[in-house]
Amino acid sequence: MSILEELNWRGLVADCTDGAGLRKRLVSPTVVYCGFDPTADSLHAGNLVPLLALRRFQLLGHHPIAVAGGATGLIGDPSGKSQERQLITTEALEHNIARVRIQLARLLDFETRENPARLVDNSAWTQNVFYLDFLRDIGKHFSVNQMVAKESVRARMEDRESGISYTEFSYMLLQAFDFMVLARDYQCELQIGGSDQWGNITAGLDLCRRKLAKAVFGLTLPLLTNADGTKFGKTEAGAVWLDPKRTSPYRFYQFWINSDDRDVIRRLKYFTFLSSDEIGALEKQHAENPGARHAHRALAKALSDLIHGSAVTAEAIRASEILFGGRLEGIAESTFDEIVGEAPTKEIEKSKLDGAGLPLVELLVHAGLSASKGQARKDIQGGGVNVNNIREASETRSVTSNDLLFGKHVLLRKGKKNYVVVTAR
RNA sequence: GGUAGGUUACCCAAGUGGCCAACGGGGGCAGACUGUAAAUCUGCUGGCUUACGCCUUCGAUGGUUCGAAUCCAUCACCUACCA
Repeated sequence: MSILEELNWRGLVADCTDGAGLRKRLVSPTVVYCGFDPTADSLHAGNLVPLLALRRFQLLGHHPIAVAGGATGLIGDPSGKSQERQLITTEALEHNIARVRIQLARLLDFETRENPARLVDNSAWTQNVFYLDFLRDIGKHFSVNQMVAKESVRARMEDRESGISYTEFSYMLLQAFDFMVLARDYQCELQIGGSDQWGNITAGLDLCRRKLAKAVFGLTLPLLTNADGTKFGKTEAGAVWLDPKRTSPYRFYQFWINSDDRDVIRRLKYFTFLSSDEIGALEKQHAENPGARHAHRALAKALSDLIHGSAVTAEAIRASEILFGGRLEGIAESTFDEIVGEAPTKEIEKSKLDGAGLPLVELLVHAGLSASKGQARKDIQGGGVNVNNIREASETRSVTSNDLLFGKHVLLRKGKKNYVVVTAR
């Protein structure tokens, strides 16, 4: 199967330039690139679509290049942003790139002999460029009229409150410059990115044609949306990160398990490497018995395996089974220990639970499950609070050392999904 | 620069002297039903308090009044029309 067929059946092609020409070109191995802006020290779920697309290219024999935006990250892409960005420091940027590099290495194969992935930092070819040279060599090929017409720029220019700085306005030129350098020095012929990157990608196409007289291609991937209209990759706790320090493997697993029914098949196509047959089978199972959620489980396991490895995934699955499995009575300490550290954990001084103990409302606030003591009382009155998986109806209840499981832990739950293990020390 | 209107809780928005911690909608949280869904229904949604109640909040500051989101003054910001 060709890469285009692969991307097409997965629904991963939003748009591409010169479809016929691209199809012809992709018959033989091609160098393809995608940029990642290191705005944080970890990638998040939203970055996965283009990143996994690179991997798909690699699996089918093409040469992927991941570009860490050391230079462009200093500027900030206005695409999809309604407000001017805060500039980040050079030191923070370098730290971010180093961290992101490690994550990239897990998903792309840098070792294979045939078509190893490469990671390059665009500051390598940008930092020594003089401003006047850049204006003369690159800037001359751009028409401000066209740049202004670009959706992301126009939206910001029309918004009198935020506006757009010259800095961000120039972003497009830098990304076009990247493509040109990669086309010239790395024989790169294709750039992929989210559909919000269309303008930036085509700008690079134009520059390559004018500077190098070289025809290159662009392909955009659909921006992911949720069936309920919310933004993909966000939870109440914020973005879903790949870094286990930011998003625990348990939460990561839960994020995918909680996919909306209407989204789950699409997500399987977008995010997993399961074959068309396998996904078809899951789709059939899902249609026949959605309650069993085979598709959700397959999705969550596949992603967790990919990002965190199968050993860690097994723990996350086990923790999920325990937490959502009902009563804790008779549970073995070793089993319970599996969820400690998986679910969010808070510590408390053991002495506070001596004697009369600590009011449950205070413990709820301490654990971060309720915003205030008043709110905690309302949560209890509403029947939403469980202690050690048993519903607690009394708002005057205190938690004492008698409530400790194995002399150490108290399992608090608010609602169906919000767990915190409080550990006494 | 002139004129008119506006600024209320997470967002939108009602309230034009006491009945206002402030109608309604959205969002959020929780409950029922379920499958850790969706849809639907119910409750909650400033803080402290077991509770009575107390405290803080309607752009900012000051004033009038027994009493101010509401009236007055000044300032800041926004919107529309005119220049």
